Amino acid sequence: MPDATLGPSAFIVLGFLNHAGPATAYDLKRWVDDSVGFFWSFPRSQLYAEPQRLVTLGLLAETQEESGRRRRLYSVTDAGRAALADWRRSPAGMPELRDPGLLRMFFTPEEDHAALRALAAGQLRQHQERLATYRDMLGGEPCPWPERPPFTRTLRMGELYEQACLTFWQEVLDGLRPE
Amino acid sequence: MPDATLGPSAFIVLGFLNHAGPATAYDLKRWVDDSVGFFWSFPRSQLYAEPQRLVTLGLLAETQEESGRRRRLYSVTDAGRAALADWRRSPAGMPELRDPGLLRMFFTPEEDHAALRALAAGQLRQHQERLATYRDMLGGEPCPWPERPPFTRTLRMGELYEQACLTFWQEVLDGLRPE
DNA sequence: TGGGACATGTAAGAAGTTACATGATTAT
DNA sequence: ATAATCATGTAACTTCTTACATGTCCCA
Repeated sequence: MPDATLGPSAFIVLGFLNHAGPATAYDLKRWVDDSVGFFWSFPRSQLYAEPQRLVTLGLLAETQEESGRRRRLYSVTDAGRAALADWRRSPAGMPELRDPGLLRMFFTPEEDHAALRALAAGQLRQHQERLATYRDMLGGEPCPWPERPPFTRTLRMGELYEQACLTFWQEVLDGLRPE
Repeated sequence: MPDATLGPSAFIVLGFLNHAGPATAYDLKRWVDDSVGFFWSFPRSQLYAEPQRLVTLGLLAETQEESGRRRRLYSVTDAGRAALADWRRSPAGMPELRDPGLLRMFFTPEEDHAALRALAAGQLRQHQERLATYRDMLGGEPCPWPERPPFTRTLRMGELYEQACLTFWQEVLDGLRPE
């Protein structure tokens, strides 16, 4: 039974290995860190735990080196590929904003203009940086995963999101000016 | 020691009680469900656990009814208000997109136009609904928390975000058309 | 040949998810 | 008066955060 208890982390592992072939947990980390990690983080402590779990579920196969570091190499089984395909066809839920800056603003009294100004200024700066990063990646040298065009697409969503954030915090700041 | 281990959930509890005065965990739930919950969910299982934790930290005071339901009423202590104020001044990190639809797209082969079309269409529909909800709340009757203008602000961010999502998924769909 | 960076892994505790369970209120 | 719903709470399990710990490689 392929079990319904597979979370997003499971599919990041499956998706990566399906794309990259046999690899170690650390390979996964490096790959995640500068691709999917920009919009969906993969916790360190799951790096080794999640592949193990998938092995027990029969979705991954594992071989361990005899010499040296005795690293564990994982690869996707047929069952794993099937689970991945099923997941891709399953309905996707809605994201949650979960913006720490927004949360602080929510609990800041409307009349505390100094606090709001500081918050908005800080958020503007960070979002500008992030947007610049995305644009470098979009415009710069051919990305490290030329065979992975969907990443360019997700970058586009990142760009749109950062623009929305800049618009928002700028509006907040502008609404404060007269004060 | 007020402990550095306070997460966002803690500040939602503190912020609510600081605003609303003594209240029960269930009051918290109702309030969260149609305000801050739109961009930062508060898990059911934390509803009763988190206030308890804050009591042991001295940030909340608790009184329990003698009769009937023996409900627990919480209120913020001076230490609690201080912790809240500190948090509001602390630097806010960046949000993570964490969009399940984006994640599926990332792991869908570029050439599988049928899958991409289905995904984009579904996401468009959901984001349209959400946007309509926000606009009702913005334009409709004066919101249930007239004393809480920041909520109108966070709604504005929600509106901008949903618009960005609609733009994005529409672009995805348009890029597929010729196929 | 030794110091830093890279690579690999574990563990404890916090937070989140899901399902269950039951006492009050309300409506019909 | 009784079914539905609201209100209140617990328990089991999964995931995440954070910190620690160590081994291996590179290169000056």
